[in-house]
Amino acid sequence: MSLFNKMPKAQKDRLVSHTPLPTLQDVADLAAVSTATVSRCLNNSGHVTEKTRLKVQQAIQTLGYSPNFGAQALAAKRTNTIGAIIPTMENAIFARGIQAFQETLAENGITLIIASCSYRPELEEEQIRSLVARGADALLLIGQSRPAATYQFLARRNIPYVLAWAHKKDSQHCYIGFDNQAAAQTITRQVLELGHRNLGVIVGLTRNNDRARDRITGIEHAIADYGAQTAPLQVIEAKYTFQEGAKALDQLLANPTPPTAVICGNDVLAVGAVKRAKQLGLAVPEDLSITGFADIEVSELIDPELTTVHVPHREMGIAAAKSLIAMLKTQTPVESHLLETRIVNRQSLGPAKPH
Amino acid sequence: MSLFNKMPKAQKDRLVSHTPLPTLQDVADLAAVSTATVSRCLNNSGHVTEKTRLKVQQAIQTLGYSPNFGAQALAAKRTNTIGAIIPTMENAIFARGIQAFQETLAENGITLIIASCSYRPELEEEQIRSLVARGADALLLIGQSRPAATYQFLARRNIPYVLAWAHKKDSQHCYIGFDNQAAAQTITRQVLELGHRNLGVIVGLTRNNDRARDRITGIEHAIADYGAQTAPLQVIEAKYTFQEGAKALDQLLANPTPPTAVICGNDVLAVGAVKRAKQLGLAVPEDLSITGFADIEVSELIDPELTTVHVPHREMGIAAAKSLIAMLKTQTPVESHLLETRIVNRQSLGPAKPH
DNA sequence: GCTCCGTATGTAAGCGCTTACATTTTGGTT
DNA sequence: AACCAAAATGTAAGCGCTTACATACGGAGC
Repeated sequence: MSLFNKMPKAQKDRLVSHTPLPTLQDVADLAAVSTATVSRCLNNSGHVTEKTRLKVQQAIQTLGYSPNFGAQALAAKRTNTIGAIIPTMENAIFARGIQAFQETLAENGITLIIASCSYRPELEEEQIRSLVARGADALLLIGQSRPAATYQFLARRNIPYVLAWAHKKDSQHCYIGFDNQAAAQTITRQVLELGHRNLGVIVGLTRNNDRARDRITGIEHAIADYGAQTAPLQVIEAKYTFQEGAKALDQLLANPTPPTAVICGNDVLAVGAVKRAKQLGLAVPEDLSITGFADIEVSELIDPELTTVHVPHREMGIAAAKSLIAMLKTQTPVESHLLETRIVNRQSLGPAKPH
Repeated sequence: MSLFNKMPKAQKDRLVSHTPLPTLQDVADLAAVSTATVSRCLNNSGHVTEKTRLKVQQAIQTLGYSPNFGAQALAAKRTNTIGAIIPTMENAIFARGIQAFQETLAENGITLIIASCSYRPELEEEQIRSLVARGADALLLIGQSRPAATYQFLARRNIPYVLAWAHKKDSQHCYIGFDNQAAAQTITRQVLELGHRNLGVIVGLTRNNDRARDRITGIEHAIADYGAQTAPLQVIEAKYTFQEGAKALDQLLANPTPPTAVICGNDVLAVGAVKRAKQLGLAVPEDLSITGFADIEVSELIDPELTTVHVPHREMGIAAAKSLIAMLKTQTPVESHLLETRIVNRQSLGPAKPH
């Protein structure tokens, strides 16, 4: 230990060129109270007289003090940070929900850290560990399908989490989302009722996406329930981009008996398909009906506007934030939360042509 | 201090129900080395034999150790976290650039925290303070216009930052971006060369947006330079949504001598305007030309596809990340970095109708 | 005036790391 | 075998907070 390091802080400060940041101790000194009292003011943990609080407030002001994050985290064993891992930031599917999630957290003094995993489960695993290592007190995850080891890791570390954008009854996990299967089933029934008997499906890569799988199941159930004779269901999987949606439509139309209606698992794919259909000279919905899922902004941009499943993005984000905050506060699990979807009838779905 | 707190950690552990996380000390004990050595392994700060490193590695594995974020931050005085404050996450303008920014940071072991300020300067100020309090080692900011006090705050705290999505010569700040004015000037010249003599402009709210202002200046310069007699420039400001772009077009067309070409400060506005023009029965570009700015994904979605200014989103994000990392490493300022834009000729810009 | 008791404040022990400096080990030289 | 510099490792002092517990204080009840 050098002489320098043995000096009292104040003396050191005089030797160092740039002004160091004020510490809790400095505030305490100036206000002529103990550090404990200052800390109590900062965290409004009560038991402080109004008079004292004012003195401290004053000292904080004049020094321009702000707490050291690391020290606070270390001592309090929490960071007031919540992490979210979403499959992608590149398209708008999650944007509105996450925005609302963040706003709600911010209102409660919590910072959000977002990571994206590009629909790759091993990357998600890594991101989860990384966010936890970065001090995330809790996590928002999308959907449910991930290795048991991941859930064990979270349990071991005692990290609360919610699974959003999906819902499962009687699960041990806390879901904040909607029923993908039921929603897909409903819109499919509507398509069938309009007379379509040959359906195509364009859906995201199902490999690591339980929501996409649920939607296909919903479509299949709707067809089975409806009872009418239908052509075999044609399903194409595609990555979530406009271009891939367009390509998938090409594949569907290459079939000798092409579908008269295409149900898409996602608005991005649907919008790509609509654009492609028009390029091919097909009128939507007269020649071909197309539906989406999510109701993001582009669905109203395209011409014809998309008939789609509306998802309560903001509500979901807000509910997820509230649940996580509650879990953090009470240290106990919280109930799942099922949100309603509804169909938005716009222009891209019409009756089947009589033949 | 209670008896409990006086106990050695190992003894305490036996009394506590849930297993506590292993610490550096635990790793050191298991590997039979000192904590300093373990720390050196973790931070590959050299001076460790391969043999020792292996022992430590092993111990970390078996314990499932991962460093405590707060402690690390406190002791090392850095968090390996960089903050970015962008005007909005709700549309795609910043998405691609930020994505690349994040990827580059991640490759360097740095976590990104994003906040958005909805184009509100007082909120940006608050977010800057919040991110710094949250331990951000450096910041990415968009554009330049903000109070001097903010820059002073960053200087006092010794926080490196870059200003992205803009560029200014001979500035004290580090810019990583492109020349908004020059780009707007170039596309405007092209519009003029196609014979348009009555131009309209739809641009974002300029109040707190220097990029939007620069683009208007570029347009004005192009007109002045071109020399030909033109109708007075009509400028409408609008928030960055499709709907607002559409409304702005209505305003422009309400003029007794409506423009034959509309230059938009942003693809989102442009796309909204294109959609509206079609609704009104105007052929684009035959009856009305429309150009965008940014070249985001929707510009290829809309029909006709948008002629727009391509911005090197990913390059910009990558360059910003590299600059910040360099500043953090060397503790010295870094040169600004000017990126090139180019015009993407698609379908929405055509020659002026002869009258 | 004295005792009690509830509330406000102070004291000081960590929290789990990093790192300056001290000490030991290593291996090449003489 | 003795010596020495260089490399590896160890020691321990903080980093700036929070919080359990100790203490001081002040008013009510007697």
